[in-house]
Amino acid sequence: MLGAMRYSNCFIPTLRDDPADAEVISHKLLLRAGYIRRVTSGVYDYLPLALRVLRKIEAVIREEMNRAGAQELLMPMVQPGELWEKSERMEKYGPELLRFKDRHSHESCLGPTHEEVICDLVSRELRSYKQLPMNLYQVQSKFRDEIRPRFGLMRGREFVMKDAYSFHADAESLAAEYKNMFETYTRIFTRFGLEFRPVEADTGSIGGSDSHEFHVLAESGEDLIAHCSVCDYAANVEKAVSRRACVSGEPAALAMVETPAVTSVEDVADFLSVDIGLLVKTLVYRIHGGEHDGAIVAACVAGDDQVQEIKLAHVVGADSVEMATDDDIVSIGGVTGFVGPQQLSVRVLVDSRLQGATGFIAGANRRDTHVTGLDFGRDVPAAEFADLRETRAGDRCSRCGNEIELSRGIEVGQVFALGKRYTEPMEVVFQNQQGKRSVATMGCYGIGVSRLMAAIVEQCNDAAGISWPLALAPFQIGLISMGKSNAVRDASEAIHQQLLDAGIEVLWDERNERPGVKFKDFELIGLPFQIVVGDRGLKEDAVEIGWRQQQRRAVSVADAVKVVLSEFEQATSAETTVSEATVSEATVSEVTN
RNA sequence: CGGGGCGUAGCGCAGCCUGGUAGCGCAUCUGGUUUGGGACCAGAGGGUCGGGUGUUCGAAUCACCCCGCCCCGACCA
Repeated sequence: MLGAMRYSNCFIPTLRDDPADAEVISHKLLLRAGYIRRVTSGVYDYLPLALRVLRKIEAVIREEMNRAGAQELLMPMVQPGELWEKSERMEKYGPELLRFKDRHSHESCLGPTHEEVICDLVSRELRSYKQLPMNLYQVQSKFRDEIRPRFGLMRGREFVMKDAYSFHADAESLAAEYKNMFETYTRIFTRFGLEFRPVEADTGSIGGSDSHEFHVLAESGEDLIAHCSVCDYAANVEKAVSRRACVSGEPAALAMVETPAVTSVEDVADFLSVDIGLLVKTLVYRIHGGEHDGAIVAACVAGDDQVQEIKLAHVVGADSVEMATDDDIVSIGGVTGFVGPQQLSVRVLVDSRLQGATGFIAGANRRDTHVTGLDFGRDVPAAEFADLRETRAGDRCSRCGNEIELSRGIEVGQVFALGKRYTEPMEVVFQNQQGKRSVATMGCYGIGVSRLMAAIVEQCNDAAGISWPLALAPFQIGLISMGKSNAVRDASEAIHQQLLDAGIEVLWDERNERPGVKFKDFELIGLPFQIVVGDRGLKEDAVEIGWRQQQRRAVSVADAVKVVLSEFEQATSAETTVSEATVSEATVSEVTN
């Protein structure tokens, strides 16, 4: 009975209209085509069609992870608070970690990720370097209490993730596994036929040293990625480094200028009739976490740039930064609306693009006043220069000097070289070759499985609905019976059986519906191939076959299944050839740089 | 957390401004006619109008509170 399904017995609640509360295409289509239903904010039911696709995605991931030498296990969703205390993340992780007490008042949480649990497990069993390296992974539900779940499966609170954790005796071994996982991910996303890009990434709350994200390119993506138009450089804008020449002002003496009620850089530039790039934006932040938790700092960038807060946080050794309040600004000697870098009683970080800049305009820290002729070297001797600005389109690549472009991406995977961030506090130790106690070094590697399903829909759809790749479709074939004649029923039944015997997944639409309804439904749910059985064709002893949204052609009833199988074979072998070639090419160029 | 929008039948919506006891399309059910691209006719079922409090003779409609959903923002002084 493999794949045997009659439409009239299937739970496929399709909708004629787009649901009003869905915004992005994948959310709309997955709802309309009967794949998902919302249970509560950011939490969804996966209906039978969705589960079939999810299982196929997982199968590819498992296959590639296993091939890469990782072993699957399964860890719990509920985790004890002590582990998070031990890793020092109980406080740090913040409100995204859903905490609760069980009936014995035991502090617990729902796992947003599993570094703690896996480290706890491995620390208990690891004794010798001979057990290393090892890579353990699972496919499991995660819960993160997101500020704003949105876009359906794209940013849910509960979601399916493949997470892998590797343990090593030394940094070289970790580097090798990192590369191995990078290649594995490239292979996986290539097999899905996705247009994607690996990019350098910030390590975020997970911590560690080195990280790449894998982004599926899509307009609806929540991330911005910067990439060079010529070389391989690509990075999340949270991390991207690029160059742009600084607009240069004439060196001049420092002077005050009246700017009554003119505060924003745009307005000041207009008011003074100067290029916005000649202004200095001074932003005041309060920093959170790290050595200077709670301190206030000022950050300056050119008027046409934006402060990249994640970069700023790194520069000041904080976990995050937050815009200061008006009171904070006053307390450090600033005047809201007219803050400038001079005479502030806090650290002043200045974007390196402004190093050596002269003739700039900045707030004067005095009401309705700006200064002109600012020269950082001369007038702000305490300034500390660092890369603080966010890369924008048209910047120059810091590697090759060519133009930087920006794209939107959906982050579907990330690999981290964690080092000893977790193994140290969690005491994952072993005896090394010299018989000495040694702390293991660690990597972790995630793929958002449910998000990946949404990302695939974002790339694989048209006006009629979803257009699944053959390898991921919930059923490969939609078998449509037209009319109620015995001839149609018998021929359909026979073909249905032959397909099942051949191991093909087929959804047989034997409903008493008009043809238009059936075609629309199949196109909406996205089955890649159709076989149409009708009286018209049977008169000539023929049925029609064809790929979704393409012209169908007539083939004899007797040959139908054979012809379909050979079409599938061709399609599959074409895909594989492409994927092998692309994998090796992408791998070499990306990891080595 | 801030701003905006929304909440009326399974889905999409109207009605609300100007208070008088709920309607349209699709879907569903019954009967009939249809059957190669979301059929037609006739009939039927289905709604505590998100919840509460208040105003009023009377509330989907007005007021207040709460809940939920969606979008934007949570930064550019």
